[in-house]
Amino acid sequence: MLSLSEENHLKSIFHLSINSEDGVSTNSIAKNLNTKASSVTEMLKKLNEKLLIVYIKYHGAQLTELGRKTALKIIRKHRLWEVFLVEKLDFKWDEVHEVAEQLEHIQSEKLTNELDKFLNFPTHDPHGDPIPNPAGFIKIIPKLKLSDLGIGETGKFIGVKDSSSAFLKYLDKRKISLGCNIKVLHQEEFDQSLHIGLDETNLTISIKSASNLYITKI
Amino acid sequence: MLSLSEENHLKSIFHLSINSEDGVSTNSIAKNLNTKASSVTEMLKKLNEKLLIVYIKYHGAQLTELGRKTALKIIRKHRLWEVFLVEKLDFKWDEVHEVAEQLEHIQSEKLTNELDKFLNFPTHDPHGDPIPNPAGFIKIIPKLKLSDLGIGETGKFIGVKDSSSAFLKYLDKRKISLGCNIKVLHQEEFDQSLHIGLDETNLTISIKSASNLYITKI
DNA sequence: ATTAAAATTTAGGTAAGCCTAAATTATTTT
DNA sequence: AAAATAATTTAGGCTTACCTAAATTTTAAT
Repeated sequence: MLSLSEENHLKSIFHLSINSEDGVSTNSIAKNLNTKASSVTEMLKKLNEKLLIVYIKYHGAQLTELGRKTALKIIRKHRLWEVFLVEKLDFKWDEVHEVAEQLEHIQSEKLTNELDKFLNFPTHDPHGDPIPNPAGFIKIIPKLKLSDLGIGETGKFIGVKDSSSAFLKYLDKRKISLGCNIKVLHQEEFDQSLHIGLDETNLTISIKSASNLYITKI
Repeated sequence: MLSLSEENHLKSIFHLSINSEDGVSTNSIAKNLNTKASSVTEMLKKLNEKLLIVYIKYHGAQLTELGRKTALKIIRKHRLWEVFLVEKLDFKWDEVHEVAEQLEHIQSEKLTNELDKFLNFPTHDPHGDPIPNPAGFIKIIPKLKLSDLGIGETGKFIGVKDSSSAFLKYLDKRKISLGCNIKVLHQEEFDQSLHIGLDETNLTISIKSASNLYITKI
């Protein structure tokens, strides 16, 4: 059984691994977890002992297969709880994270799997991230952004990259909500902003916003 | 914000207070929490500092009004989660406790209140214990046992006193389930065992079992 | 009312997880 | 390639929440 801190470090390493081929640096983990580098070093030694990561002094950490599975099981719980909060308890996107951070540490396989069943085996969380299966398996599909679509193409809005509360509120105001279909109608030459069609309405969004929206092609 | 250990001590003192007019003893708390008396002493000092209990050396602890409310808010969460586990996730009576012990420490008023709403504001948990309101208010009604009923009276089964897994399984086997109506038909002279009517069937249970069943008169 | 027994507290120690400051190693600059 | 800078680790402390063993206080027994 892992401690809360151990679990958080594993999760952090997992997330930071996505954008880096080799080891995750001590500093980046410290920044991510709002702690100090020296504390992270200690933890890396311990996780290395437990065969969850490979840690080489001065050269960062990499998850072992065991560590990866373990991280993904925690992430599975996090994402299932997010679905629960949004779908069953009327939480908004920008309210779920803090609570899910707590709920993800509850230890009970039965709970997790029953929750999964209760939610009807969702495949994605409210931010569009895929939910690992009970064994910690996940198919990582590089996410398409709205800004990757060509003129005339349509995408289904499945998640956001920057999930800052400000951005989520921006989406709410514009009635851009998870699951809706967005068609790229036209792109402005001078600032790359996109004219998009959404249900019955058309609107314009900046290229910056467009590259914050994850979609799947339709 | 209280630590997990502080919360557990408060809860323990609350539960132990029910059967004792004056202070709760250090030893009883230690036994209840599976820890040592010396550890409890330390904690009592701290909770006293925080105005959650009144602790007098060598004379045990009593909850203050603040401590009582705090304990009841934790108990509220525990019981709501139990309802959730049984009603929504198909947990059995004897499976909920361990998980609810973890879930009760999640900090989010919004979560608790939304869960309450989602469950349709239940008044009792699956063991028949009342659920405190958001402010930590509870009406304590001394529980009636089946063995308290007279011949010919009927009660609605709302909970168990000893919730050991063995007893819960005993009930399952006999199809005595929460919410069912039980009529006392006759009492044997020689061993006080009760003949009871339950739906369409009659059966006999020992006086010991009968005094383990909480009911409300109908 | 002593004494014996039980309960409780104090003293001193341990492990986890954090910290700061100093030392060491890696990386970048010149 | 040496020097300067940045990243990382080590050393040494702190707090929380445990523990055991010894000392103290309360309670029960004689």
